[in-house]
Amino acid sequence: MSNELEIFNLKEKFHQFGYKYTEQRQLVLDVLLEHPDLHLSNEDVCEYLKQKKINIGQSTIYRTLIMLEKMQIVRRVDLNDGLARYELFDHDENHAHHHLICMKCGSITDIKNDLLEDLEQQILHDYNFEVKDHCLKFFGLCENCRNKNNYC
Amino acid sequence: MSNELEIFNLKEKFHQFGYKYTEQRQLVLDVLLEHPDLHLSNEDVCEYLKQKKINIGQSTIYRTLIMLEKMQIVRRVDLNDGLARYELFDHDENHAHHHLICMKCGSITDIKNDLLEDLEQQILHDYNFEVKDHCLKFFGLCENCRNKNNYC
DNA sequence: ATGAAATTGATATTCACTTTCGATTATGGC
DNA sequence: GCCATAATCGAAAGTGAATATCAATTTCAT
Repeated sequence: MSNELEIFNLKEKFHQFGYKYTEQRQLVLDVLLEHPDLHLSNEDVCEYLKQKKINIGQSTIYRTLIMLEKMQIVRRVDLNDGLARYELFDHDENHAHHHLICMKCGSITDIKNDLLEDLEQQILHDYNFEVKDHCLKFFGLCENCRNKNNYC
Repeated sequence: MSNELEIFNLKEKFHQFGYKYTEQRQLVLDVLLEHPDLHLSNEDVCEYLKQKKINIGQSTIYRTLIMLEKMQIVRRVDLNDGLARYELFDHDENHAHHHLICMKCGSITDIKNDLLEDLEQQILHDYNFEVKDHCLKFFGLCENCRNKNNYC
C-alpha cells in the first residue's frame, strides 16, 4: 500500500482544515490505512482499536470519521445495512467507485472502472441535469455463493 | 394513471400473502396511489392522511409500508436523507430505476431507462457476480438550479 | 353470531448517531 | 521552554427514526 498519505504531511493537512493533529485522530486514521480494502463502520474501527489495546471514545471516533471525510481522506459509503461506513478516498478516481454486495454472505467487492461517463452525458443532454457524483450498488450473488448448492 | 392495482383485486392480493385487508392499510396505500410520482416517507404519508382528516397510528403506517414492500406493491428507496421512502412498484421495469437528486433544491427525478444491462453482463463476466438488483443515484444540479445565479 | 387469530395504536424500547460540558491537551506568541 | 487560550476528549445525556410490546379492538371462517 504505497498510499500518498504516508508520504504526505498529515499534520499539515489537518492544519489546513483548521483541525489539530491529535493522537486519537492519528490512531483512527491508522486503522483505516491498515485496512485499505475494507468498508469500516464506527464500531469496526472501535474493534480494531481494541485489538491494539487502544481505547478511544465513541464520540471521538464518530467525529474523526466525519472530519476525515471533510478532508477527503476517507469516503463515506452507504451499503444499506444501516451503518455509516468509510473507505479510503482514492484520488485517482474522479467519481465514487461502485460496489458489489452479496445478498447471501454480505461480502463487498469494489469495481474500479467507472463506466457511467456516457450515461452521465446522456443525462445532461436529456434532463439538463449536471451530475456531480453518483452512487451505484449491485445486489446479487458473489462467485463463492453462486458455486455453492444452497439448500435453505 | 392506469395502474394495474386499481383493477387488480387488492383484497385478494393481501390474502395471498396472509394479510388482512383492513381500512387503515387501504388508506395508506391510497396515499401512495394518489402520488405516483413522489417518494414518500412515513411522515409524508402521515401528513397526507391528516390533510384528509384521517388519523392512523405511526406504527400502523410503518408496518403497512413494510407489508406493501413485501407484496411488491411499493418499493423502498433510499435517497440518503436518513428516511425510508417508498414509491409505487412498477412491474413493467425488471430492475429498480434510477434517481436524479438535486444537491441544491432536493428535487428528485426518476430515470426510467435502465441502461445498466451491458454493465451487468460485464460484471457477470469479470467478477462472476450475478446481479439481482441495483441502486443507482446521481447527485448534482437540476435544470432549474443550474439556470439560477446562486449568490450564497 | 361466535371465537380464534390478526390488527391497531399508545407507549416503551432500541439503535445509530449527535450534542453537551467539564476536564484535558495541542499550539502559537512570548 | 512556558503560558494562555482555544480546540479536543469522552462520559453521559439527548435525538430521531424505526421497532417491539401488549391490552383493546377488529376480522373472518365457521
